[in-house]
Amino acid sequence: MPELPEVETVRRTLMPHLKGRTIRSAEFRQVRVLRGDADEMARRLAGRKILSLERRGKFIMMHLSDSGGIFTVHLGMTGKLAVAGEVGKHTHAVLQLDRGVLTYTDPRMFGRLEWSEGVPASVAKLGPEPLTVEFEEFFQGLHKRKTNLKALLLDQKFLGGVGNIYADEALFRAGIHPLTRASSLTKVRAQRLYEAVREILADAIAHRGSTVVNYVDSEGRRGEYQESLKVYQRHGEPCVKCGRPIRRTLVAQRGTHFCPYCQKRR
DNA sequence: GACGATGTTGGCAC
DNA sequence: GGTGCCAACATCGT
Repeated sequence: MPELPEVETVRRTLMPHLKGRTIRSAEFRQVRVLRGDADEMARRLAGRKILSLERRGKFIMMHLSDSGGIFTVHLGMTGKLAVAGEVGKHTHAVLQLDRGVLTYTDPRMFGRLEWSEGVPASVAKLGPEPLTVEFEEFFQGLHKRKTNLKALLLDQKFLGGVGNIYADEALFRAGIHPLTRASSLTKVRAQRLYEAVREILADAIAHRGSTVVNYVDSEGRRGEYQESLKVYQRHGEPCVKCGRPIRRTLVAQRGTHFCPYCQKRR
């Protein structure tokens, strides 16, 4: 479910509950979501204090005390970190803290939990953060790619954190067709896309992310940005700019929503 | 009940 | 190496 704004909201809501807490014990009930050995991970976590929470792309990294390494979580499509501590059928990890409980629940099990000594490879290979990358670097990354813009925005090696919702929203905001070949974008239009991505993500964070189906933050609260979505899952509805119907197609095997009139192919 | 869609990404084929 | 397709899985709507 979660893209950068949702993951950032989870990180922010988790912070006051986890920072400075000591992990008393960790129990892993489903090895499928683990990268690495369950017993070893439990040993690595037990007794460590959580120093800080950092987000990179769609990953959350927990930095542990006493050179205890990093515990990294990726929520996949349906992963949920919760501080209420409800344990259900799809709860795959339970961390007992000195105050409270942290659970990881994930019905589809596309998420991953991982312990590593330093920054894990999964995070190291991510492209730059969309909210801090300079335009020049963005443009360089764009310029050499032959693929279409929708696929490129979804490529985590290009930018870390953009997913299906915000790729569609950013392309609409920039007025650019999703199938536009990345390398063909002029500098002016690339600048427009660069700004659109950043504005959309910042705005979505300010609204605590989008709840399209069932995303909630670590305190169980829904996002509000779904109210502001202009194209995502609005196919058939009128475009907010021109009134013509939003269309849905398949690009890079993902549902892709756009306005054929406001986002003409060039 | 079957079918297709869902916010992700890794692995495989070309 | 870049690019594109499919599978991993459960759930929900048609």
